[in-house]
Amino acid sequence: MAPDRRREAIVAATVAVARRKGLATTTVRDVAAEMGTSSGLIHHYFASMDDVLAAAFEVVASQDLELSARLMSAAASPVEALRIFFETYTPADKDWAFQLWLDAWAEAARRPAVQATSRRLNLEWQALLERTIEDGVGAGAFLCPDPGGAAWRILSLLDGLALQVVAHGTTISRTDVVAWSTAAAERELGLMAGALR
Amino acid sequence: MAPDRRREAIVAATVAVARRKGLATTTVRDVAAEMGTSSGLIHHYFASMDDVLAAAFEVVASQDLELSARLMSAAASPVEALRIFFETYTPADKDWAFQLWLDAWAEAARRPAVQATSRRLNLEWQALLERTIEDGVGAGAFLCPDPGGAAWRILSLLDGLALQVVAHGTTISRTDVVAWSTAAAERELGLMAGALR
DNA sequence: GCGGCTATTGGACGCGTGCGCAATATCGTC
DNA sequence: GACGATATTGCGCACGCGTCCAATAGCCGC
Repeated sequence: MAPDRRREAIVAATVAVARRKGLATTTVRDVAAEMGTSSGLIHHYFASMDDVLAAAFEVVASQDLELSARLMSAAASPVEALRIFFETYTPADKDWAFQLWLDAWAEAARRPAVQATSRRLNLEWQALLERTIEDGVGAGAFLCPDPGGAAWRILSLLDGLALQVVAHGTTISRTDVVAWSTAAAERELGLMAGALR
Repeated sequence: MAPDRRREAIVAATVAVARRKGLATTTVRDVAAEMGTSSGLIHHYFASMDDVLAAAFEVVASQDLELSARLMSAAASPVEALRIFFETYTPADKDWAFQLWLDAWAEAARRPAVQATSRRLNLEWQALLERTIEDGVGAGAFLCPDPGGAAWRILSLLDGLALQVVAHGTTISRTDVVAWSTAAAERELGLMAGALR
């Protein structure tokens, strides 16, 4: 198999395993078994397991980011773009992609490559949201003195709420997450209550 | 050694190791070595490693909770109590206690006892904050139609921002966390901008 | 001093871990 | 059809893991 294709196949297999087991417990042998090949092959293409996991996380997380960005850029208005943001970002119960984020944040302390990838993608999410807010302010739809800070607040609120849903299951519901985070965003951007529902 | 004391010693040793290595990578043998005893002893007192880790996390997290609760109950006003809340909750760089929370949230999917403990303590934090907000509304200091939801929003925002500091280090600073979360809380509770600084 | 109870030891058991390397299979090129 | 390059194998190495258990040590009431 061509080197580029093989690399992609390894990453794809890693994603498949991580989807089932989580990032933290995915091993070299799991990935090899998933592809039906040997474990040595993985080390022929990647210097360490850290790099493999980082590449797999990168694929999943950047796919979600691009999907949201694409849908948001096609929105008719900044308010509509924000609505799409909340709809696509909020995870369901047992959301495997968000569980990957939880694993990545925790593993960041132990795996340098995972930390770098996680940090970079978090920054990209924040930048996407910041641009959307700035567009809205420019168009007169939002009132916000600090788009950068507001983006961090909205994103972090969403992360914090989503974390409760995914890690603890029953504490709060997906409905609460959407209602509560949109309510905070409306206050943050000077919108009428319910403008984002 | 008396059974009760031994149990406490095991938990204390687990905390000491987890402080260094994180929850996720703390092993039976680490704990035994920390106490200078054998690994078999740990299983004489705990049914599984899951239980040991949950007990250790419980000690650390509930200590922080009790400290905050004590300081807040001694506050002169609801505003002052809230100020103390933000001051004590916001983690520093490389905050080992908050790294334990990150580990617990991620490990929750794999370790039932850890999940139960993490969920319970998260709920207690939310309840503490909700009571504080209700007190403030009763005293006429806050304006808030939904203290329960507001408590979840403030807590989750803080978790989400703190997560960036601890997991990624350089994306945002502790100063930003305090400034941004107090700004959101002021909006949330009908306070003047800067009332919580 | 003795018997019994239990805290504690130390290691076995069966896995699983990342990593590295010699041997082999499978190509495209001449 | 032979050659050389390289993708791929299969296994070894040196650990580390949670769990369990027979054997021992040390203390208590008698």
